[in-house]
Formats: sequence, structure tokens, C-alpha cells
Amino acid sequence: MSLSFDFVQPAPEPAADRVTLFADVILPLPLPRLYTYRVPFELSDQVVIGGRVLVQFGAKRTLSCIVAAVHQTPPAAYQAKYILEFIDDAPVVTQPQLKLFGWIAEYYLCTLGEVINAALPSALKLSSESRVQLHPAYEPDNHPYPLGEQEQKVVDALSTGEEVGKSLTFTEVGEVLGIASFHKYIKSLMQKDVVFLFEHLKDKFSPKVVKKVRLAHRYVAEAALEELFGQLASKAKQLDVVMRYLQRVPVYQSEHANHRGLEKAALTSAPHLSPSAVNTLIKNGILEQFDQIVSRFPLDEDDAQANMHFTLSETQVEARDAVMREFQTKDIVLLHGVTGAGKTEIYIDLIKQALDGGGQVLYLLPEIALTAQIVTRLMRVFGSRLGVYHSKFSDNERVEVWNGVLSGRFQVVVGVRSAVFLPFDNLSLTIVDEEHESSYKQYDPAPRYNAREVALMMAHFQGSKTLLGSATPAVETYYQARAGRYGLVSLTKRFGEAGLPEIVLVDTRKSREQKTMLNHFTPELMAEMESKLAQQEQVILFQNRRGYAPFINCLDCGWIPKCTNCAVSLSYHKQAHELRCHYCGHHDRMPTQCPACGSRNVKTVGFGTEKIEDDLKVMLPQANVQRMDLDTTRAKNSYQQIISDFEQQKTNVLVGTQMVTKGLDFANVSLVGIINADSIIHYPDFRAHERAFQMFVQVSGRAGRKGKKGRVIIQTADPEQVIFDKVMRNDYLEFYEYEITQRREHGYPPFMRIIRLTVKHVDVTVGERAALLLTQELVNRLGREAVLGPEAPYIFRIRNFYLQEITIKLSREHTVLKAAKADVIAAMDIVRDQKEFKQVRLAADVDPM
DNA sequence: AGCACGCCGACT
DNA sequence: GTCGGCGTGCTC
Repeated sequence: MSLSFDFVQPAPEPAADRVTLFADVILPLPLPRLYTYRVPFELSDQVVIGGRVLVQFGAKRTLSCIVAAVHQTPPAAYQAKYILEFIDDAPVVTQPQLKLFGWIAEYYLCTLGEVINAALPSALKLSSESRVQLHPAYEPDNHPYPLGEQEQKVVDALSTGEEVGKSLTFTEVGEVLGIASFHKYIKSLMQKDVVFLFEHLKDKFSPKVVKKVRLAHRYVAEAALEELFGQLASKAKQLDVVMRYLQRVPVYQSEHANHRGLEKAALTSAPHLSPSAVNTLIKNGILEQFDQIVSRFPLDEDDAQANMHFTLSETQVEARDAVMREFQTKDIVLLHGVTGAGKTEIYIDLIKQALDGGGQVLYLLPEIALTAQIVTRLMRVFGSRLGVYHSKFSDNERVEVWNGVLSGRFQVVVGVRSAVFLPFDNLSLTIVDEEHESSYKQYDPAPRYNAREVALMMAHFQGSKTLLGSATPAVETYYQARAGRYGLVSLTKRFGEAGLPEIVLVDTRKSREQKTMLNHFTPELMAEMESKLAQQEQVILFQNRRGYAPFINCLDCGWIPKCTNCAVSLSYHKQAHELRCHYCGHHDRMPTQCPACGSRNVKTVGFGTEKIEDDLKVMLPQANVQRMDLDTTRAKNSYQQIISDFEQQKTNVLVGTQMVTKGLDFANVSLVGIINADSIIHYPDFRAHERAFQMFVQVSGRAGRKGKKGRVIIQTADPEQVIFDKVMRNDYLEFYEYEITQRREHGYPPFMRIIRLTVKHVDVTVGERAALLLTQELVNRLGREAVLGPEAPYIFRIRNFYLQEITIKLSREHTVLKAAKADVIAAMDIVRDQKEFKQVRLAADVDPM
């Protein structure tokens, strides 16, 4: 090659090593495919798989998305847009997570975007609608890092005007700076703790602040302190405070320690110190008071090696050893332990071992079982290594847990369903407690996943052992254990010699005939309640229906108010004095007279928790009755409050829905009443018996602890029903044998897999026609016998959409299942492509519960 | 999911 | 004559 002496610079030849990278990204939208964007060449070394990038999607929208793959293949059919910015320099979604998310999308017939959407706390999902706010701790005059010109502009825009906590959207920030590429400034402002981001208005940052004090800077030197002692010689109270402060904070050893200070409460609420002396010291400038924003998950130094010791009972040791023995040959073990057998202690012991081995641990609990009781207990053992993931947490708190798992700060996480999405990469033990719980299954927005199954798959991918625990295992789970695919360990003895409760059936039909019913209570239940209360013992009553009455009825013309949007009658809620729909938000004022005929003869029919509570207050005036259902636990801490009141015996009777059946341990409860067992048994689906058995056994388990034998009274109109016999003897095995035979005969899980398709449309006939077409397409692919329906469900209209359901039964065999799912998707696509069905909504629910 | 483009009713 | 209703299609 000859050198050219041209003065014109030749166009730069693309160097052989100049490769253009492309990134396939997952957008947080329900789109079936990944989208390919081009990586700006200068930024090639910044692409991180699992990191977030900012892209332009469509004409208007800017979205953050997750990089799923990086490659060098330019898309053939279109020109890829450039990635605008890189948000992370390390993955926020780990490789094992990406693999798991892919599995979820495939198995549960949804898109990766839907999985990402459910998985990421919304503060990790940025869009042009994301907002920035000045960090509450930011003080312009006292900030450690200098700000650049552009950064200052953003801060100025956020601090102009009177408004406190003013925020701007990304779009607005772009306008303020007048440039397109502004994310780097936001990023650096975030790193300097000047601003923070949030996605929804409700997520505005409200930090948890503690008041702290420290010694004023000029006293930190030893000589100055001596002088201070002199000044305070005649002020004993103040001197005491200063001495205590010096005792707690090693001021001499490090100035830094003084800077960190001490919680004010440590001085003001100490037994021999005077709070007013503390305030005088602050007033005189000897102590400085300041606010500190603290993590909601305190790194408690005193707690660091808090490994509280407790000893397992002999039975527990045996069970633990049996679990470990099973783990040597099996990856999954079912721990079948009666209620009150002390499974939690066994879990804690196993978690400790897993942590000692250096792995991560995920401990899943159903929503209602994740209480302060259990968290406190785990905190005491695992201290700051424990992360808690609860649905009532704010988004900021969720991000904190997410990042804590990524950084390794949290090695154990106890959490609800969605905790399976956390970024674990080295799981060694997964525990799914109460594995039979239906709240592990997400029903409405996709992904309609079962956290137990997802946890099993995650454990499989990461080589983790999984322990499933339950007193009443799901039939599917027990079947696997029986077949030898899962290890099985049974714990049949209750902890602390508490016997299993005695279960009594009372016939409500008989009582009705004899006219001895007292409202909805049989004389037997009433007498038993009175006797237990007289002995200062507590009572739990279970009624599986909230509100006062399921409907009201005009006695003169028969009018029953119905929801305008759904095919259900409206429930009467007495406290709110409203008629409410339990399926949509609809509510009306309770009418004083019948709107149809004007009669005042309108009566409530049936009963819910609210009526039980009301009646009891009249019938047992000496008792303190509390209700626990969706209506009384909506506020953030109300659930906790109700439980702690009951625990401290401020309340004697707890009336509630499902919520009272799970995982609550109260030592003083000696009676459990199930007010209407029949409403639980008579349910139109194949799991009705299983659900009823589980509910009865679980709620019975609340009775009798600490050596006291409990009593359970079940009210039913038909005591002859087969299920009672098994419940009364607490015979899970017998129940299982009966149920598994039924399932085999009728072709239900675990012998068959079920996929339920729901077709929704505002117009009945369009919905019906779409459902028929879908059925036909399914039959063509899967055969007539695999497809049931279409059929309108019992509640055939919800939120103004008419519903049709199709049930598909498939062989369990893996390859068959996979192929069948492809057929289901194809059939759904055919319906969707039909012009007249464009407005039809189709949803697939794999393994519905 | 949003957002633009496009084709039919009540209004400055 | 237009503004705007929401049906339809597309987004790298």
C-alpha cells in the first residue's frame, strides 16, 4: 500500500476490528418479541447483559429496558435505532434470572415483557414519565461533591418555587437542559445523592429519619473536653448526659465516631438521664442535634452475630436429619408436618447450614403468614443478613431489597410470591412454606405464575435444594413425593406435647328445625364460647365471607340489587352503610326503601364476618370482639395491630375470613368455630374438596397450643359428608387416597395438566362466537377430548366484560405439553387475527387454581 | 401498553 | 366547514 500525500483526509476505512454491536432488549411491555437496538460504537465496552439501557421506542416514547443479548448481526429487515444511554454498569438482572424469566414466559404463555414488568420494582423501570426529585437530605451549602454546570441547572429547576419536594419528569429535565442526552447528568446526580428517581406519585420519597445528637466539634479535643467538665461541674444532670454520651461514642478514638453521633433517644429515654438536660445541652450548643435518614432495614451492629441459640426438640432434630438425608439423593423434599409441629425451627436450622456453606437462601411464605412474628424471629437469628420482601412495602423498600440481594448484603430473603423474582445467583436452599397455598398463584395480570413452581425451577437452575412445607400438602405435591420424585419427611407430633384438637360437628339443620339457633350460632357453639371466655381463653371464628350480608332482598316484590358491571348481587356492608360489589369497585348507598316498589320491607339475606361480629357484640357483651378481613386490614399496619391486640389478649374473639386460618400462633386459643362449613365445601370446581380439607385442618390448627388441648366446632347442615370424617381424624393420608382416586378417574391434575382460556368481550354474542372459533381451532389441533367448553362461568360478567371459559386437559408428558402450548398459542392467534374479534381479550392460565 | 393514523357525528 | 370519537396497526 502506497502512502498518499493528499492533504485531503481519506475517509476512515472501517478497521477490521471495528465491530458494531447490537443488543436485543426486553421492553417492559406485553410484546411477543425482543427488539434489536444498535450500540453506539464508542460505548461498545459499556454494554452489560442484564443492565438497563434507555431507548426510543416508537415516535414518542423513551423507555428503559433490559439487555438480554449482545451480538454482531445487524437486523436484515429494518434499520436498528441507537441505544440512547446506558443506565447501569453492572447487571440489575442476573444471567440466572434471564434464564428463569424465559422459562416463566414459555411455561405460563406470556411475554418476557410481562415477566419483567412483574419482576422489577417500578423504580427500576424508567420511562419518559419517570420523575426526579431533590433528595430530602441534600443541602446545597453543605454538599461533599461539586456539581457540574448541567447538574446545577437541574438542581435549580428542582428548587425554584415554594413547592417542597418538587419533581420533574425526564421529558421536562430534557427541556430544561435543552439537550437530548441528559441521562448521564441524572445518573451522576443520583450517585452524588442529590436527586432520586421515582415512577409513580405514590412513590415519592418519604425517608425514615431518626434524630441524632453529637458533641459540638470544638469539644472533641481532649483539652476542650476538660474545660467542658469544669463548666458542667455544678450541673450534675447535664454532666451525666455528657458522660453517657462519651461512654457510648468513642470520641477519643475517632473523630468520625463523634460525627456519626448517637440516637437522641438513647439519651432522652435512658433510665437515669434527664431529657430536659439533653435539650439544654443542645440549646447551649454543647451537643448538636441532626437528622439522619436511615435505611428501613437497619444494619444493626449489635445484631451482627446475633445468632440466637435455641435447641430443637428431639422430634425436630429427627425431622431435620431426615430432611438432610433425603437431600443427599433428592433435590426436592416435602416436609409434611402437622400444624404446630414447629417447622419454622427446622427451617431456621437448615438456613443456618446453607449460609455457612456460603449460599443464598430464599424462604417463601404466603402473604398472610408473613407477619411481624416470623420476621422478628428471623431477624433475631440472621440479623442484617436477612432481607424482607413484602407486598405492603413501598417501591423504595423493594429496590433496597433488590439491590441488597445483588450486592450480597442480604443472603437470606423471606418474602411473598414475588420474591421469586429477586436477583439470586447462588441459591443453595429454597423453602416454600405452606406450599399448598393458592396465594402463591397470581391470578390476574399475566404472568399467571405459581411461585412454588417458579421457585422449584429457579432452584433447579441454580443447583439449590428445595424444601416444601405444609400440614396439608397440595395433592399434586404429595403425589410427587409418593412417586419418589420428591423426598418425604413426616412430622406427626405437635411441638411441646400439645395434642391435636378435638373436632366436633354440629348439625345446623337439626338446630334450625328445633328452632334453637341463636342467629347463626348453634347452642353448642354458643355454650362452648361462653365457657372458654369464662376461663379467660380465646376464640377464633372462621366465616369465609366478608361484609354484613351477601345480598339484600325486598320481601314485598323480591327485588335484589345487582352490580351494574358484574353478574353478581351486591353485598351489604353495614359499617360503610353501602352495597358493594366484590368483583369491581362499584358501590351504592344502602337504600332505605325498595327502589322497585317503595316498600320499606328490605331485609338482609345470609351473613358475613361483619354480621357475626355484630351479633356477637350483642350476644356476648362481656367479650371484646375483633374482626379481621379485607375490610379491616386495608391500612398498612392495621393487620399487625389486630394480631398484636389478640396476642396480648386485649381482644377475646377474633372473627375473620381466610386470614385467620394461616400461620398465626396464639398460645391461648382453645376454641375455633367454623360457622358455615357448607359454603366452603360446595364450590363448583375439582379442587373444592382439597380446598375445604386444607381450610378446616389449617384453621383447626389454630386451636390448642402449649399443652392445652383445643376444641374445634364445625357447623354444617350435612354432617354426613365424606370429607368431615377425614378432617375429624386429621387423616391427611386418607383424604389424599380418596382425592387422588377421584383425580385419576376424572382426569385432573396431577394426572393431567390444565390450561384455562378466558375469552372476554363487552358484547355477549361476539364473546360467544370468538370462544366457539377458539374451541374449534383448539379441537383441530389437540383433538376433541382435550378441549372442554366453551362455557360461561358462574359469574359470567365482570367489569362489563362477558366471559367464556375453555378448559384444556393435556398429558403431563413434557414434550407433549410443549407442543400443545404452541398449538394453544396458534389457536389464540387465529382468533386475534380475525377482524371481528379485534376487541376480544384472551387470557391463558396454565395450572389454574 | 401507548401512540398515530384514519374515517364518521355535533359544533365554534 | 372543523374537532374529536375510538377502531386498527405498529413499535427495532
